[in-house]
Amino acid sequence: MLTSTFRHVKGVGPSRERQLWLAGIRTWDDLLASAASGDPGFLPGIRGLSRKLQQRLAEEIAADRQALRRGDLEFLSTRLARREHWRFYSHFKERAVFLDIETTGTDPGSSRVTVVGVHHPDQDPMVFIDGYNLDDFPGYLEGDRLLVTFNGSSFDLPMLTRHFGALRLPKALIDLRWVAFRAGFKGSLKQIERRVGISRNHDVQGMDGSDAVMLWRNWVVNNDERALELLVGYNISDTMNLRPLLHILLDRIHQREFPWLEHRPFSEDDLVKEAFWVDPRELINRARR
DNA sequence: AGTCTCTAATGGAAGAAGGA
DNA sequence: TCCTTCTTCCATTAGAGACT
Repeated sequence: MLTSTFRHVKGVGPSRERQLWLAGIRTWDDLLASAASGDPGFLPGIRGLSRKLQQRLAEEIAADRQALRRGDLEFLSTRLARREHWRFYSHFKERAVFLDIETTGTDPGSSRVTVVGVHHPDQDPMVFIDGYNLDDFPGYLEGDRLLVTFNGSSFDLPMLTRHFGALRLPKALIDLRWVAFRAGFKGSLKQIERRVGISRNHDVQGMDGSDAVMLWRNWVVNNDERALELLVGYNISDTMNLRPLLHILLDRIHQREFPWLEHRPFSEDDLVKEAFWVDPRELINRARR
């Protein structure tokens, strides 16, 4: 899906991209193979594609192709608009970090970050808890990561930036709210989870963000350990459900927009819908160490 | 309840192709 | 070379809605 897009090149919009596809130029490699002929007008018959633009198209796509080969996600992030960053996922799965935060409210002026949940598919999920290890969180994001959130561009990331001051966030960001929108789903994370059939552990079923605020208060004021456990369980459910949701959404977009790409991007294993669950007590113990 | 980013719609300017 | 048409870009505006 990443190597099938050309719209990030200035001068190529929806119409010219479609014409490229129809002319058999469906991937970056197709384009580079045509350009390799050396003919400056290697793409005849496409309206609005001057020789000058063809030349630039070949140059820019060649640079993108090289960046992809050497795994330069940061470079590619600057090339594609943020709403297109979901295209990175199938190439950079192993660098994906799923993230969700809890706070004391939604007003960034007065709210504080209380819990940050992260899930890197190759590692155990982790939580960073205010009062224990929250200050260690920025270190977790080191490296050229692909960050995945739900509504993170409006909420989680501005909140984290405010909390940590100079936080170096990954340039590559997938916001599932807008991926869902593209896949035909509007609504909150929980609503969309329900509609696509992703389940939740019964302990945290029916909870929402305002519960998270109350649980944190209960923990801080009354030292209620069970409240903290529930809060962490809720947070990690949100965090870990992002991965199957992303897979389902991308599969849907794939079917909608790229039916001519023969292979589907995800196997049946990637599309499982049952709830992931980690014992929150384990996560809390790790945060306390 | 505030913040943020997105979509969608709009209009003017510019680049390019193609016909006359 | 001129004119028309198509496509894209860019800036602006408005409005929606999801996060805790």
